[in-house]
Amino acid sequence: MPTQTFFNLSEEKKKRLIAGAMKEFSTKSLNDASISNIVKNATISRGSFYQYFEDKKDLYFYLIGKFRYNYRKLMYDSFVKEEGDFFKGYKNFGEKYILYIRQSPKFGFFENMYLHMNYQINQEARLDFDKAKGKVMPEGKRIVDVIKRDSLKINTEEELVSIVRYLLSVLNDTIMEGFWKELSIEETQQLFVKRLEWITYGVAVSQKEED
Amino acid sequence: MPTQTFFNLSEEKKKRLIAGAMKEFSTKSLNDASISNIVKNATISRGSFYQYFEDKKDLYFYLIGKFRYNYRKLMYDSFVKEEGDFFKGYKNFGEKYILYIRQSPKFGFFENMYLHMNYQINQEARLDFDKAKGKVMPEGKRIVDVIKRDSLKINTEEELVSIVRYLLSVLNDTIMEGFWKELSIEETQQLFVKRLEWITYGVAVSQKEED
DNA sequence: TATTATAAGTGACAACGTGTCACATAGCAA
DNA sequence: TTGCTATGTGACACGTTGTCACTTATAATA
Repeated sequence: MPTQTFFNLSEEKKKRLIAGAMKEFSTKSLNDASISNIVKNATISRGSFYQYFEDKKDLYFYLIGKFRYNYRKLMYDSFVKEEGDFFKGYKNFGEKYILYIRQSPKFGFFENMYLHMNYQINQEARLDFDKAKGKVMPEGKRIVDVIKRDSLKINTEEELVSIVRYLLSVLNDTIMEGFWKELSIEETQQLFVKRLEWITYGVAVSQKEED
Repeated sequence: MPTQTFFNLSEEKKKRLIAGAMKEFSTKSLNDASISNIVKNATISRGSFYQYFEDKKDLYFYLIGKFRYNYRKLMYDSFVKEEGDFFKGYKNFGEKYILYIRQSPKFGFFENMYLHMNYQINQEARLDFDKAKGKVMPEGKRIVDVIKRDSLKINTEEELVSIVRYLLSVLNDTIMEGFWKELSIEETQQLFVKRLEWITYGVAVSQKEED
């Protein structure tokens, strides 16, 4: 977390610092980026930097939090639009989310983030989700409440939450793979939908009875 | 790839260097590890190091390749044992593989590898690995040939290959998650089997017709 | 206005890590 | 002995990090 000192800064100076950092992080991974470059980009002194942030990571996570798309609303809306259908809801959500990431003006930043971070991203996504689960959506509704459960082999709400989480990590993994393999937006979307299809309907032919 | 000079070294010296590197990489990530420590551990001079390896990464990937379990045979055997059954074969394979990783004397090294693995490292290591060894199984047998296809919704062999690969990445992701959530071996295995079940049979109740 | 307390800004600096290079040494064949 | 090749070495230049004693700005108060 940035210090209070950082938040007290003038908007102009804050923007300068953020822009300088984004420039660095858009072409380099967290590990390759250097504070020296960032403070040079932003024309602030090295000493000042350490009055705002603990270290490079601190700044980086702040930026991720700042620019991360609030996927919860997108997800919620997607499921509402598709009347709670698991497959269609996720398809809608995933395709839109991929589009957002790939067409974002922060493209370079996101690309680097996905290519170089796995553990942290998953952890962040999970924490985010847990927060959303504990708290309540702005409208007072939760994502798990707008997913039609009667067409799913789900016994407990806990299991649904666990599936919903898993699909999020599948989406993130697919986006990552798309960046690495330099897939087009459409190819990345198709890859996600294919995996979603597997998970929704299974790769095995239907049994007489469900397991 | 290490240089010929490295391979020409006496077994004793090679072992000393590998041990020194494993010590460092068992407690630190690739980024946090330092060549300075490794050469100090192995009591070789800094200059020598650079005659054997291009850089830290070069050594790291060499070690991954050296100690990586040759999962192909384990996978092949598992499917043969389970008579080509997709679910049972993967269950058998995944459980054994997880056990191997977690009970390995190289535990610390693997733990660190999984915890700090990102997509780029993963893929680079894979490229290194493919380069070092032939792509074909020693016996000339392919895994896709021992998976019973008639119980799968598979049209082309390409699709099967793509599913098989995906399941491998699901397994790796699950192992990673197990490490950072500090799950027990059994919990990690159960998590993998649950996901395998989803992917095999789907989370949706069986349709009258498959899609 | 002068005084004072608090907040913010600064860059030199020590510590540490990297990759290189000119040079040293060992092994061996002619 | 001479020469050739392979291997070993550590000082060095360069870059990065986090700190710290010190300076400057801001604003409240006498």
